[in-house]
Amino acid sequence: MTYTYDYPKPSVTVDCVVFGLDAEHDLKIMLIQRGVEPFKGEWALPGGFVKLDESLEAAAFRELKEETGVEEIFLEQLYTFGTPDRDPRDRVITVAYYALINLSDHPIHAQTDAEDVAWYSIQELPKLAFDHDQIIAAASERIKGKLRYEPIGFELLPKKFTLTQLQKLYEQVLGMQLDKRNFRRKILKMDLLIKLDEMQTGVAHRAARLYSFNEGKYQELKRAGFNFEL
Amino acid sequence: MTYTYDYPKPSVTVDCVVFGLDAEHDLKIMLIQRGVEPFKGEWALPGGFVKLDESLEAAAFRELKEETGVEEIFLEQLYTFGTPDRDPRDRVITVAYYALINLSDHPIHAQTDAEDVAWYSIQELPKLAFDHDQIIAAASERIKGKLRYEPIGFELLPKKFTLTQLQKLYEQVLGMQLDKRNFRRKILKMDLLIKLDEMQTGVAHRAARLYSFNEGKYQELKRAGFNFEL
DNA sequence: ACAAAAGTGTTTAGTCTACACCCATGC
DNA sequence: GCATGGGTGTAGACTAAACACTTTTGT
Repeated sequence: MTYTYDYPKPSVTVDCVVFGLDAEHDLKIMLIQRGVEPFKGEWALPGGFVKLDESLEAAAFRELKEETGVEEIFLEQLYTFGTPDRDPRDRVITVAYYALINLSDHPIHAQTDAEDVAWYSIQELPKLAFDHDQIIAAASERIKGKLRYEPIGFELLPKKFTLTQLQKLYEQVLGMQLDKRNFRRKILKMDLLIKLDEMQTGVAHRAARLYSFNEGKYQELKRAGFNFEL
Repeated sequence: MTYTYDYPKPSVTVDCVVFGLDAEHDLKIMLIQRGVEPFKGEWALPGGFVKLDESLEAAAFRELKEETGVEEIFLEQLYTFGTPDRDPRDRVITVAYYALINLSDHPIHAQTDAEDVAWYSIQELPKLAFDHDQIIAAASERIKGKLRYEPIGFELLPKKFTLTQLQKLYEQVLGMQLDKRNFRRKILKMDLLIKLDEMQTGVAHRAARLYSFNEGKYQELKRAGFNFEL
């Protein structure tokens, strides 16, 4: 007995809130200008319909790659939005994901002529299609809460970074100033950073030491019951 | 121009992981025995198809009421499960919710003859339909993580409770022993409990003082930047 | 030599942890 | 009177917060 359920079905899409840090340590979100109706010409999150034979996460990765060329980035499910009237034409449920990317390693560009890709500061978002403003608000809350308890901030930085870059990132996302000495002492005491034999170059002042995140050691400590907290 | 999107569509369901504390301070999950195919006769989470004109949360509340008679309980979205083969017959995406309930205030009973409702301890679950074991695992993780940082534990207790009941709940969910004096000092210092002029009755030892949770004050403190943490 | 950011310790207040005994009640 | 859980304080270890100057480098 194989049949398909005969209930009327909603459409299901995935949408991605992609965060990136620009050169001035500003947290930005990637938006695309829609080339098709509805909301043609307005800004929206990258996303699209889930195919019947792909997982939700696979759909999110696929859409990101198709629309922005981005691959191999940190991606996690955020929340599922399903108010009946969130799409003007049809019942559409969207499973939202959020992604973290470091801009220096991932150049972004529109993949189709009909769409444009741009980075917008969270404080200065344009008018958005659908309920994408709500999705972005939820994603901002999530990243803010998560940054304290999981080492996800490193996803936003280049592989080699300075302690000041890391601190600026935390200050930016958490929206508060942090004490330099206390911040350094705390993060270094966790012993999750690898002190590299390499310095910053091309700066007009004393060059800072570069560090990288020890992902393997973190996984090991986590299994042993360690909790990252900053 | 009104048309509906013409992609092939998955089915969308909601499933609910309902947690309750029994009289022995054991954390249990409510399961129903399926009366229909697929997995007829096996145990599963209460849930069902989302109607086209209702929100996801409304669907979860409706299914809970229809299948178990439960109303007005704490309910929050958990995660959306969408592996292509999680339902043997059709592509079904399920938006999972978790709920917290206090058993003394909410008697539970099957609403249809074809289905049976029962409470199972998390440690002794029966074989489950679909991927409901994974959904339950995710819900257990969530509640464990959330209990520390949000006052959701009170949803599992009667409105009036003793400090020992509260402590036992935390010990049960977190899976660790807590020190009685430290626990009491910490929770009382937050000043979120109302000390009632009422004592426990019907116990064969010194009666404990009853307390209730001050929800209004919590909301107020939260707005002012206070973070619950235990 | 100066501008700009890197790097580095100490003191103080507050919080967390471990720990043991008397109290009230019902049987 | 005894069994059962209720209720209470303190000392020592640790953690968090506040705070300012010297060093290095490029221009």
